[in-house]
Order: sequence, then C-alpha cells, then structure tokens
Amino acid sequence: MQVNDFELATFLPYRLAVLSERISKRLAVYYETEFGLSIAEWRVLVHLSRCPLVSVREIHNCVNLEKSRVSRAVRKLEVRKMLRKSESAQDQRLLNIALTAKGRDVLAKIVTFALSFEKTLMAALEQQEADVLKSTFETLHRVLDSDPQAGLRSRLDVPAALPAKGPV
Amino acid sequence: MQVNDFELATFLPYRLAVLSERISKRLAVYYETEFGLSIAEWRVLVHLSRCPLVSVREIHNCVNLEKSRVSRAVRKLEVRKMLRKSESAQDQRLLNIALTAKGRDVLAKIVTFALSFEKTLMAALEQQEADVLKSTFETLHRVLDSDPQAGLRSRLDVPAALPAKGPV
DNA sequence: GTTTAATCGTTGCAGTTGCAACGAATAATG
DNA sequence: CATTATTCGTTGCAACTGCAACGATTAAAC
Repeated sequence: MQVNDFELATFLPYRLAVLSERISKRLAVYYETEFGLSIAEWRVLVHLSRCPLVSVREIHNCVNLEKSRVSRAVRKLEVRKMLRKSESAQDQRLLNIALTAKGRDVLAKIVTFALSFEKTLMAALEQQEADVLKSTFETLHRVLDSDPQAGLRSRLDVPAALPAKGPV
Repeated sequence: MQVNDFELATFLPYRLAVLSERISKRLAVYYETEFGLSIAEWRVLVHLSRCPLVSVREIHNCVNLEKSRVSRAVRKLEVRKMLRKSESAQDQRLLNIALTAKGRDVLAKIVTFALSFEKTLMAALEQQEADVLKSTFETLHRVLDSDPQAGLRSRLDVPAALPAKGPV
C-alpha cells in the first residue's frame, strides 16, 4: 500500500465528518445567536418535547450525548427557565425533567427553522437520492453494529422496526 | 407547526452527525490506542503525505481544521518526531513542514487500516448506493455554498472539476 | 522610502469535553 | 435483615477547543 494513494478528499469518514459539521454549524448559527443555546441544549429540548417527564440517563440514552454533557445542559436550561427539575417519587435517584412554557416556545421557533432548513437541503435531492440516503444511513450503522470495536447505537437511532425490548 | 411533530431520529442534520461521529470514533479507536494520535494529527499526517512541504495555513485550508488546532497538532507531531519544521527561505513567516521516515511509517499503517475499514463500510452498499451517496454529498454542499450564513467549504472538499483559481 | 495593511504561526484565555470517581438511593444477594 | 452491587445525577480534573490578540514578517499604498 502506497501511502500516497490515500485521498482524504474521497475518504468516506472524512467526507461524512466535513459535511456533517458544516450542516450542524449552519443550524447552530441560528439557535446560538438567537437563543444562546448549544447543540446539547437543543437536543435536550427536542427530546423533552417528545418525552415530557424523563431522567438524565434517559436523555443520554436517546440523543447521543454523554450523561455529564446532558447533566450540564439540563442545568443551564433550568437556570434559563426552559425546563424544570423535580425528583421522582418512586425512585429518589431519578429526576423528572420537563419543559416549561418558555422552553416550549423557544423550541417551537427552533423547530420551525430546523424544518425549513432541512427542507431546503432535501429539496436539492432527487426523490431517489433521498431514499438511498436514508437506507444508506441504516446500512452503515448495521456494519458498525457488527463491529465489537465500534460504539453502541443509541436507542433512538435504531429504526422502530428493529427489536427494542424493555426500557432504555 | 406542532413541536411534537418534530422527530430528531429522522432529522437529517442529526442523523448525519450521529453516523459521522460513530464512524470517526471507530477509526479513532485504532489510531489512538495504536499510536496515541488525535483526529487532527491524523489529518495533518495525511495531508503531508500528499503535499510534502507545506505551511500551517495550507494544512488549515485543506483539511478542515482551525489553524490553532493545526499548529498544536503539528507541534505534538514534531515532538514525537513524525514531522520536521523548518522555516521557508523565501518567506520567513512560513513554515516548511515535512514528514519524517517515522511519520511515513506510522501513516502507512493507519492508511492500511483506514482503507480496509472504508472498504468494509462500502462493501455493504450497492454500487448504485455508493454512487448516489457521493453525488448527494456534493449536492448538499452546494446548497450550503449558496447560504451566506453557512461556513465556507475547504478547498480540498471542492471537486477538482470546479473552478479552483490561484493558491490556497 | 515610509507608512500602513495584510498574513504568518503561536499563545492566553475562557468555555467545553470526556472520563473517572463520588455520595446518595435502590436492587440483588445471601 | 445485613451486606454487597448497581444505578442515579453530579462534579473534579486534565485535556482540548475556538476565538482573539500578539510579535514577526512581508505586501501594498502613497
């Protein structure tokens, strides 16, 4: 193997990383300048809109964030009154985290922008391209699923059809 | 727009980020445990194998890394004797950065692994999927190219066919 | 030729990150 | 019941990050 044969510009992991970062940063420009939120905080808000009363661990298991990162994002969102923390009655180790009205308002605005941004991206693709892209994500994830050295896939990233037994 | 209609799991920027991170981390497991390298250092090494005598700025322009990140990666690689720094004769602001034999050896091993890893990923895709994926990357980049709020695309990430006038 | 502007690589700084370890609470074991 | 394991959310810490500013060098402007 000649080292010089290697082309970073066509190397799949690199291409994915560059595109992904560029897209994420464009979105972040919006919610950072508009609401001073980080990507972790944005993901936490989104998860709370689907799951109204959840623990730190559950968020961690669902949105691909380290639990310490979730913990810190939650604290910041609490300080800014976008969510409320209370302790679970059944299990005092757990937190019940829930959106406030303010959190819901902010999230609604970001979601509106996020969807229109996504629409702009997808509009540039042929229908067939969009379909292939979707199935490609799953195919590549499956390759990693069978690689013991690869990290695990978050529950939410596994298509609902797949076996999803028990709680997160 | 109902906030609850928003599904993170099918949101393109999120899906891209999750997949990209999972793939990059799998690769990093190799070069971190084997050679103690970071992703920035790995990209610097790769670039040097194509461009034997380059400056910090040139690496920065080519591999999507902040110049301070490049500067620090270069220093670490120099300490570990994988590259050599010398100052340019024509312009004393510039550095001439070049791989050492050791750097070439280490890089060759990583490249071997990287290519076989990429092959494993691509082998799971139909030929048509692979082609579509490639064009999809370019299509999405072009959408961002026309968005003034999006970051610029690095030179190396623009297909050679596109106008590439003048030095980086 | 002198002054001003631009570019080079580096670094100070403040904020963020992941990891490991922690105390508190619950579950499992004997 | 008592003891041991496990799980919860948090935090200390060291490493990393991006940004802005820096001195040094070169280019541009006048």
